Amino acid sequence: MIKIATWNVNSIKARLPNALAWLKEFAPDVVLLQEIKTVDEGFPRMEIEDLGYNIETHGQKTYNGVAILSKSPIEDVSRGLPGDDTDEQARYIEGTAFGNLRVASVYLPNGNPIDTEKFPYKLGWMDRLYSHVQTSLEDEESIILGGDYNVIPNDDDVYDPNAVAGDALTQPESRARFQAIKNLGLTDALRSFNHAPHQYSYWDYQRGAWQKDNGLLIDHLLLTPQAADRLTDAGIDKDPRGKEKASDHTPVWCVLDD
DNA sequence: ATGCCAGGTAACACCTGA
Repeated sequence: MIKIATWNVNSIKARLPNALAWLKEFAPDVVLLQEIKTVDEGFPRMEIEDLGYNIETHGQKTYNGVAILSKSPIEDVSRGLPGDDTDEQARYIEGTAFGNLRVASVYLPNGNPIDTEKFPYKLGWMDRLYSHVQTSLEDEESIILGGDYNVIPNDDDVYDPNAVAGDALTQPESRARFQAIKNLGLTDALRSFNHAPHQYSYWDYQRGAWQKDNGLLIDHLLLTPQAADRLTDAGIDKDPRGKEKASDHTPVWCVLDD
């Protein structure tokens, strides 16, 4: 049994006490982190290695940054999404864990405001992710692409669709690309077990969003057919969001057979 | 229409986030 989780920590340094407590309690085997907000040298390696994790990072100063933690060695690590050598933003890392499980940590661009260059950057990034998934599927491996996709797939994945109507997270162009990636043959782990509306992975720090359960579902675990065949459970661990000094995101997890 | 929080950086204000 392998427990895999994705978590946008909103700075690994600011989140270190919370992250260490969660790693001890939840005991995931593999963790895909986003928004570590540090260069590789600044990642608090020792504290997390002391809990039995191997670590691979793709960091950046101030913004973005992704990482993989695994209780197994991490092999064949690749940093950055193929297709644009000029892209400086650290939003993608993949590697192999437990010998036969390929995992990727994805921090898809937010894209707001939609009338700026940020939105076409998001859409272009999604097109590159589509191409990379298309290529990766040819290998017929177990692959999990987990992360903050910055896409609200459906209107019942948000507390109030009207509140996010003009948002890059809900635009038809964003949703169509997310659906197209899934249509390549990927399975949404959470939705294999939970079809209820209003299941959230993110609550804004502002306006009492957590207390009012005004959330969004934007963190997703997508599995290739070979990984989906091994899938036995999935869910959202809301506990970390309720702690002091919480990230605005909470972990989404799934379990695979060995 | 804007700021409301939070984090980082650098400076005691501004940018980004979703």
